[in-house]
Amino acid sequence: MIDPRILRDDPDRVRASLTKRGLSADVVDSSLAADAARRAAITEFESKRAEQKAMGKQVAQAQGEEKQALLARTRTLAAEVKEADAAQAVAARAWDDALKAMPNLTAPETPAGGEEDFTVIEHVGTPRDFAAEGFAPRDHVELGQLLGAIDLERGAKVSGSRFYFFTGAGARLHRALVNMAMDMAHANGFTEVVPPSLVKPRAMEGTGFLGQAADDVYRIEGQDLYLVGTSEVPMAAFHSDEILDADTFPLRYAAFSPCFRKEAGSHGKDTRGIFRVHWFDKVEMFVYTTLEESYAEHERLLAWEREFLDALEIAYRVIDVAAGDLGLSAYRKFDCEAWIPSQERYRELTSTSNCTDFQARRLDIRMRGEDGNTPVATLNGTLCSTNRPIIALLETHQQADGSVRVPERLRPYLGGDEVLKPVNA
RNA sequence: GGAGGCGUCGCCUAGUCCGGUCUAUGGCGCCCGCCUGCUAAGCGGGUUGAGGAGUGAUCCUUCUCUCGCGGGUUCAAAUCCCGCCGCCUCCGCCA
Repeated sequence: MIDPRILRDDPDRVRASLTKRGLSADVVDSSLAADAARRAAITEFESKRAEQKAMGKQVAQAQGEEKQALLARTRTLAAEVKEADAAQAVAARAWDDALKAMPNLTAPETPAGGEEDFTVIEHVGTPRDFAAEGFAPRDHVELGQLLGAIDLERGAKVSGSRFYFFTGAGARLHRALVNMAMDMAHANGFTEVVPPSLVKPRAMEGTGFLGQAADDVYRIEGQDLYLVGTSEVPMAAFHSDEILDADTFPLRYAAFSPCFRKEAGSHGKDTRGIFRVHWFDKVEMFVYTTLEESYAEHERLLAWEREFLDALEIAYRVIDVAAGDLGLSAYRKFDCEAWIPSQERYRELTSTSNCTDFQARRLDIRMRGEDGNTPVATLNGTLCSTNRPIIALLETHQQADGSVRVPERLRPYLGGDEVLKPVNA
């Protein structure tokens, strides 16, 4: 949630941010009203309660008739306290709900508007020119079949649409990418983590995935547990309810976990292959640091993402994601979009967000500092999701005969293999 | 799954049987000060967290909540009752 003080002291800033995201700014006024109501209710309750406590002391010391008289008065007071307490709880809840529904502020650099209104920051590499080379590129489905790497038919048979098996070279590639990513993260000072991929509502809610995004989240039937769509969720909740020592910052974690997404509302979109699926694996970077440092750390996360994509020798561009496409938690977001030869366009491969203190407030993660205990900043970034890099890699480095050249940095992770060769002619 | 034990302000701990004097005890650690050639020791003070109010800041003053969480009983709950969660021990089952 955003800082309530900003809402109270500078509501116009919040309104501007909401408008930039393409949302109504009416919630600002209703929230402020809820805040005023809440504070009035608290004052009411506290004065009644103070009176009750004072009289309780008199009761303890009084005797006989005097005691009976006091008891008569305290009985009615007790009822009033109970009522005031309930009213206060209701008001507090209304305020909390209003605040929790409000998205984070946005960075000045973040472009206004929706999905199409991003700013391109940089192009890296050049898309391969297959026409000049004299052959039409196969898409990853075809390549996956030739290489015996991806089994979509059996995926559908066993688990349904948007499922698949990685087999042979595909499974090896998957393992190679994850290992390379983890080695890079380790070399860059990250602590490796394998988090649980089932979490309680608090973790989902705290990371901002139970609002509008709830439709995309799998819930375990009969239990209060959710399957995570990214290890950002368990990693943000990792330090929930803790007061951290700022001397240990930045806390950098690289977490490997499966990711589950219902992909509700994307029927008919990206139905071919393993581009948009209900499950994939991912190595996610997650950082806790100070608000002041978060902006520079965000750039560092982007640099590490780029280092990984560079190792795959694929062409990509970096975009500054527009406000309407930030999601609830992000203040600023960079996506790296790789060139997918079969689609002849750039598609999102990695994404890094600075969530500032938005998630930390929801999850009660603070740091001890000069100005008391203040919320920390959280950031996340994809180091390596498994599917889309495999798509980009197979399609980019394919050769006319259907074999695929392995980028040099990846070779040590594939037993030194320089080429993946077709097994199904 | 069954039985039992435990959960107190960073850590340890007193208090719970028998409700009010708990504004939660003491120790360790930490912070500030005094003392001292220096260090240690010693002495004094401070040290849970959150949310309100008081001339909208810091400070200060004051109040409320916080003894795993949520209810209940009562004028009054760390203390009594119920439910839940977590940890530990034992039994059963099982990768």
